[in-house]
Amino acid sequence: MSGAESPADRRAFWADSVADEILERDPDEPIIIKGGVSPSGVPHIGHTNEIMRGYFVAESLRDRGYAVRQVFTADDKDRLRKMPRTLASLDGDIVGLGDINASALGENLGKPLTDVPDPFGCCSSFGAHQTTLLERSANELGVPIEIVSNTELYADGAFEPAVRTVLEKREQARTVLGEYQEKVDDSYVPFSPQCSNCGHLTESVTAIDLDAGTVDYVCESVEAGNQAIEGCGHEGTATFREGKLPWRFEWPAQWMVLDVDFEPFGKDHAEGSWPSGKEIADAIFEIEPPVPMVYEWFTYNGEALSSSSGHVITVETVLSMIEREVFRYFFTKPPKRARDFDVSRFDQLVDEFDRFEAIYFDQIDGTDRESAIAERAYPHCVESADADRIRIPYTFAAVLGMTDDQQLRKTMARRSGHLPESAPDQAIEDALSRVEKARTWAVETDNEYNYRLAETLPDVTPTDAEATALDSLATAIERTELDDDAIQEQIYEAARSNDIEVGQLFELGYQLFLGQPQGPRLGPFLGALDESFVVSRLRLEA
RNA sequence: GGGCUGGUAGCUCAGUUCGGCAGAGCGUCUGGCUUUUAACCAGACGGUCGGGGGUUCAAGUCCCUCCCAGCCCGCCA
Repeated sequence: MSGAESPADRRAFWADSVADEILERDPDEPIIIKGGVSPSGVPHIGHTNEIMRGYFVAESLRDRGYAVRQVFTADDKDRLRKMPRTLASLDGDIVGLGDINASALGENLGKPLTDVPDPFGCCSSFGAHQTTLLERSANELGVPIEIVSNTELYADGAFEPAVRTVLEKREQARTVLGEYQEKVDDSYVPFSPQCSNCGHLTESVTAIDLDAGTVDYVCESVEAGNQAIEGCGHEGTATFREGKLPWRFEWPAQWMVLDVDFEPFGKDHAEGSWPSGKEIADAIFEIEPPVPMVYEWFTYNGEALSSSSGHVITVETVLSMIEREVFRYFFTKPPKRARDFDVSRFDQLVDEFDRFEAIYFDQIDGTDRESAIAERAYPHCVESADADRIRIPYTFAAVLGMTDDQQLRKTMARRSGHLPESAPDQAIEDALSRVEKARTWAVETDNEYNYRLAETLPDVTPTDAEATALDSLATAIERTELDDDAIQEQIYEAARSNDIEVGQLFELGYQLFLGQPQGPRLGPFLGALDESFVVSRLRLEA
């Protein structure tokens, strides 16, 4: 450790600074780090912020020997208030309303998500379906979070003291919230009972009985967004477990019940929920609010993520194109910067990660700052730090995807110098696992790396001189055992002796084998292919 | 309309806490490797730090103002 302990010093890795801030409060163990979302739309990579930001802070604390629990609230008691336009099946497929039992949703607007049937028919409720998706995302990221269902916190009584407190102090609650929300008036009651007849969350409380622990209500229509959700008119009585706190109170109630020490949240909360939540925690619940951290949202391919418009990408889709450690690396970047998650530039992201990794292992030199960040953040991106790991450059991995022949991929990688001869089988297999992802990326984005080994003879019409050059190359390859450099040399030789521009012959070669004017270094490429195939292709025979 | 966050090289971003030489990687260009080809080496180019004003010996950093993007100030989270 090099004198970086002074409080005035800023930590290189943001998560360490946040961890410092948490520790200044001398928290009880286990330290609780929370995230949470309302599981109503397609879970997408925006939600991944909630998981990964907390994760890196948790790991920073664990590094220092503290016990940490990372919990994640599924705010599944929330009312379903409008029809989502897109949903995701448990397989991760994004579907429209036409592909599912949409009426399961449409007929149940106004009910808590956990009381809405699953339109896919696979889970116990729509809320459960959505929460399952979140859980899968976290599993795919390899982040151990404990998902807590809000519905269950109400049902098992955990929230009961919070509800009681808020109702006891409802005068004060109105005053506090009224500073932040204009709509709060004398009739405002900070609790929405659930109608025992129709299951809707209502807002018309007619009486509160703190001794009995109940409220009376009339199930009236409720404004939700632009539309009104019809009430059934039922008059009934609900316990403190049979209903829901408004979000502005529910959030601080979660802090109290779960004893939260730290919570990251998006900038949408920064101006509304956080200031009011902080004050509610202090004045109503009389607890210390968690250490906050606002993160800037990122865009996806240059536009805001939006479940409703379908502009989303799931964790699963991301991980079909890049490795988990690369995706995790993305979240090691400072949280407050606006940044774009640009799929078309995954090659750049992966290259950046490879550099980050190489800096960690002192295989290349980075700036002092880069080294300091890699030192702290890299171990939390990978399963285990392995200096012998081999990384095939991402774009070259995409190039290897031109063939589905595993053996050929390996040969090409080896002959191009990306796989050391001495590498153990497991290391080779790990390195080649990138090929499938890079291939998926190339196909998905249909970019310059998306090409296939031409199975049949492409439509090329070489001049006589070019045909002669190709033939002489074929002959040279056929006659003697040529290594890669020798083949490369032969291409130049064939061009020179037939008076052809070198570049022209290279282009012809790429056209012949790839149907494109460019490709990987041609000598090692041809050397890796089956010799008789290469020879007959060069002679335009197959 | 009021408030908050973000805006740094062609691209992706560090650097802003607490003022002290404008930075990295990639890309581009040039040169080298007997040889343009998803390889390598060396070097160069690249900037109104969103614009303008102010404070200061000194401003990407602090203050004021304006522009752009997103968000909050209704509901919901």
